[in-house]
Amino acid sequence: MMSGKAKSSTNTYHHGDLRSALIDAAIKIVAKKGASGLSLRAVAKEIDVSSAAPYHHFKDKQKLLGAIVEVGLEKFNRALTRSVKDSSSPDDRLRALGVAYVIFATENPNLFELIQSPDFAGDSAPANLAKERERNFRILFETIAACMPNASESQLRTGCAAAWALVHGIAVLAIDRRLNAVMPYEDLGSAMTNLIEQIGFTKAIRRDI
Amino acid sequence: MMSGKAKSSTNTYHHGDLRSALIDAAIKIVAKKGASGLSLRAVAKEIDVSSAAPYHHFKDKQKLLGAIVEVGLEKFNRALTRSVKDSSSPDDRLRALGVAYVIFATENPNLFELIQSPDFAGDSAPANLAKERERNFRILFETIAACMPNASESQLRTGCAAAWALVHGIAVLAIDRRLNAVMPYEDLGSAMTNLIEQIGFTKAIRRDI
DNA sequence: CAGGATATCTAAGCAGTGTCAAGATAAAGT
DNA sequence: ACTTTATCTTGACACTGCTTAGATATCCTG
Repeated sequence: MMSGKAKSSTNTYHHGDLRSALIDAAIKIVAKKGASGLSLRAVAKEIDVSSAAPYHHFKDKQKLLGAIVEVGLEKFNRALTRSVKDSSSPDDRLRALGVAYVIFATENPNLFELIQSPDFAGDSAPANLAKERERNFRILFETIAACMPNASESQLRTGCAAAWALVHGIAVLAIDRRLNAVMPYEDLGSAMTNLIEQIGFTKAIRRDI
Repeated sequence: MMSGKAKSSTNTYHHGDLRSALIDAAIKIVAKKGASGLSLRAVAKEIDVSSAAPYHHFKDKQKLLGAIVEVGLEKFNRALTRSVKDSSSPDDRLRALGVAYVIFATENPNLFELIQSPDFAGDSAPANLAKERERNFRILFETIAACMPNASESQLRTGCAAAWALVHGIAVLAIDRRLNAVMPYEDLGSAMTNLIEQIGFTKAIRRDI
């Protein structure tokens, strides 16, 4: 038989590097049709392998999704890390971090929703993902800590929770254009600045210390 | 044949009040296993009708879910309306509204997630749901308006967006115990008070007017 | 009260899904 | 060269949403 597929990069065996190929194809499908629109058979067909082939690399459909979440979290992490690099003042960094969070969500809506789905973000999430998530939280924690130099650990945690909840809420609502319906805007970045100004976020945090 | 099912209330035809029975059974399944764990066939089996029966009352599985969202939104609406009844000051009302929002979400996690899912909350959502959602928004808008008596329409809208995003973010994160992981708490209500205090929400809003 | 129109339900089946067991094929190791 | 192992295919099972054709009860009109 021998399918005439072009081998993507380093060819080690039978059909090519199936595991990575599956992840790549699945990521594309998720980006286009969302996690609920992904079927293992479609992924397999895309790469021109049998429907059962994926099961030699992933125990489950859930495991494949988990792999997508993993690379998604890395991408997310890079975006957040990049965002705090160019700002000098702590407040600016916090703002930039929030904007980057929301921008990532709106630019990768399906990926973001998968990453945040209960199966991978809840307390029953796989351990390797928890580690990646911890890295993301560190960025926020340190940024907040710089904004509140005299705060206690518990105050910092509360600050993180508040900042995270606000930004996460904006992200979730912005993805489905529900925020826009309430508060019409053209540029999401400036809209967020408005929101943050209105809520007096950084000022409010500092005032309570 | 004639199944010996007990007729729930007002029996008008063949098998009982199938439409309501379907919705009721579906609501229970969604509450237990989430929207993704619901199958029309399971619903049909629960009520002891054939697998095709639901299609005479709902064109789609999506339509059944839409009906669930409708009663869910009404329930949500009642909870929110109730919450603002017992507070006198505008700030207290806003706080109570936020707490009620989050409490509803954590007490009905699967229903809340269904209600907020893009299919029913996005811009492609059915019109009847939009109406119910408008009612919910009115409650927030009037509460915010009472907090910001001198604000312009656009300022009020921004205030709504900020309050909504914060509370929605808390709700979404609290459902999966992700907030608790960052900021451990026992009572969600007092935790929210902490958060709102920290962020200086109502104060910040008023200050900007 | 008959008898046709209508609403409601069932039976059977199609296409698609996740998943598994058994076998085929190729690569790696001895 | 021969065995072991990794990789992939075939074929199947149970389940899903949904459709078409027909059965059955209710309603409405004459």
